[in-house]
Amino acid sequence: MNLHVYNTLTKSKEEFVPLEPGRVKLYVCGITAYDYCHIGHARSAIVFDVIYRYLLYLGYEVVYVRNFTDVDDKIIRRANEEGVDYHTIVDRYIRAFYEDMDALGVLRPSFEPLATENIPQMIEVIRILIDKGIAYKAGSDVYFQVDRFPGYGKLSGRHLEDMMAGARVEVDANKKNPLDFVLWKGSKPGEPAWDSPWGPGRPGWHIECSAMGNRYLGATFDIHGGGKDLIFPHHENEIAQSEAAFDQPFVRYWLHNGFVNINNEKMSKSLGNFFIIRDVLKTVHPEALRLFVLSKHYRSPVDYSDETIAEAERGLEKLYSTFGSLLDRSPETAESVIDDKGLRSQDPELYEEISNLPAEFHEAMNNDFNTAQAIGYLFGLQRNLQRFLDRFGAKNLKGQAAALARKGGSLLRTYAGILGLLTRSPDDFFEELKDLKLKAIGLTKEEVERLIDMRNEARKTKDFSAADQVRLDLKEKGIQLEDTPRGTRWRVIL
RNA sequence: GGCGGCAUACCCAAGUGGUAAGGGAGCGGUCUGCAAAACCGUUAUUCACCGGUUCAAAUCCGGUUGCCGCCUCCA
Repeated sequence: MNLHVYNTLTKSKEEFVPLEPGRVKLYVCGITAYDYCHIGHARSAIVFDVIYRYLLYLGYEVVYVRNFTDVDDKIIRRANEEGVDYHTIVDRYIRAFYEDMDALGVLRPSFEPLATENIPQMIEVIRILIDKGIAYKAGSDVYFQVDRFPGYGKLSGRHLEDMMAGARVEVDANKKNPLDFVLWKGSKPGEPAWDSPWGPGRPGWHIECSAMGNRYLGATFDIHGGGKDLIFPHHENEIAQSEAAFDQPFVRYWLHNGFVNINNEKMSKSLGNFFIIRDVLKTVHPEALRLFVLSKHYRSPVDYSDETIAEAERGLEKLYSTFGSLLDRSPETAESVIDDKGLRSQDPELYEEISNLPAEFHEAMNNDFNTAQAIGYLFGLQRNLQRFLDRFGAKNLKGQAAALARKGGSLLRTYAGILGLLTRSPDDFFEELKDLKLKAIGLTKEEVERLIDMRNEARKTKDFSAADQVRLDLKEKGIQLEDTPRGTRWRVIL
């Protein structure tokens, strides 16, 4: 099966066929830079990062655009609260955004335009809409007249009449219809302003995506993504603006990710129940957050809790642990002795698992990016690899056995890598994890290792009660010991 | 009020017509000085409930209940 994606516009799964063969135009709504990002932003970023990585893996050339909204009411309000220029706010939070995204291993898109660097493009779109009689000036603002665009409501499945009846729309004397939305907003004194044919002002929120998308991707994008909450009004309005202005279909496939919930309720600024990424990463490994997000289908809601994130972290440790012992115990083998028959004879079940993984992984990902299922297959391979290693006890693997293990390991890393997982060396991963957790429980590596040395001295003299006491003390502090043939290893359990 | 989504074991979770993936946790075993980790075995005749279609339904249709989201800034 080729790649199929769920399209919000048609409410069904469709085969993905880009407009131009081999080339995908991808646009994802970025952030408004007025605050730190929370894990809902992280989910969206991770989900579309994986979609981007998978499209690249499939061999597409991907032009990926993700914008920054760097002028808007919330930014201005924040700047006023702090008594600083709005640039100060924007710079601070864009920098923080990059820190968070880099920590999470989210790849940079091809283009990351700022709204304020594309004002002329926006003015041009608004001018076209006014010329066509679809937008109108009222007071110092310019509005889009929704009843002049016949398809209005097609993405969110609403009808103008229903929305009117809903009556939750704010009344504005300037608007011909309460659902009309602002394209250009006249500035009050002291607010950031740009010159325009309609007087000094700033762009409305929706117009930036239409203008910047058109600039970097042309009139029609293959994929446009964002959180489910953007479907209405943001994406509905983008469609109206772009299709009314350019007379071409705006987007072929609309993809929307589900929310992160806390106690089964949407995490949001207004409810105040949100966790910002940088706080979470003080105690949770970034790849664990990734695994957590990708363990569920991207369109479903996910409930975030200490328990669910800890489960993800344990799973990640398991993957790295197997991968690590595999690297330690399967030295490079002379190429001459490797052949498929020989490999298979080492362990037919593992050999099958290895042979099947690529097809299984593709099948899962081609089914609307079913990362949860793909991860299930990765764990299947991990278990078979670990079982194979265990058959050799503490001994290193040799010859064909080592070759088979290495083959499995490299496959595991390749496919996990498409999900942005197993991107570190196991040693680095466990070091990072230790540093993170030690900081959280307030111990240093030196203290722990000193106690472990003491215990091992006691063990040498067979003073097991003293040794066990040290182990118990450490366990109470959150340090779990593991005696291995290569010495005592330890990890922090929270 | 309008529109939409979800309900699978102790917990998380995949599965959208062919007879219940995977992870966590628990229990029994192997290994270990003892542990831990790991491995093996085990934990849903059953998929919120009631009807219907079908040779066959967790999957399709109708109804009921419960939860959630959008309609206002929101990933």
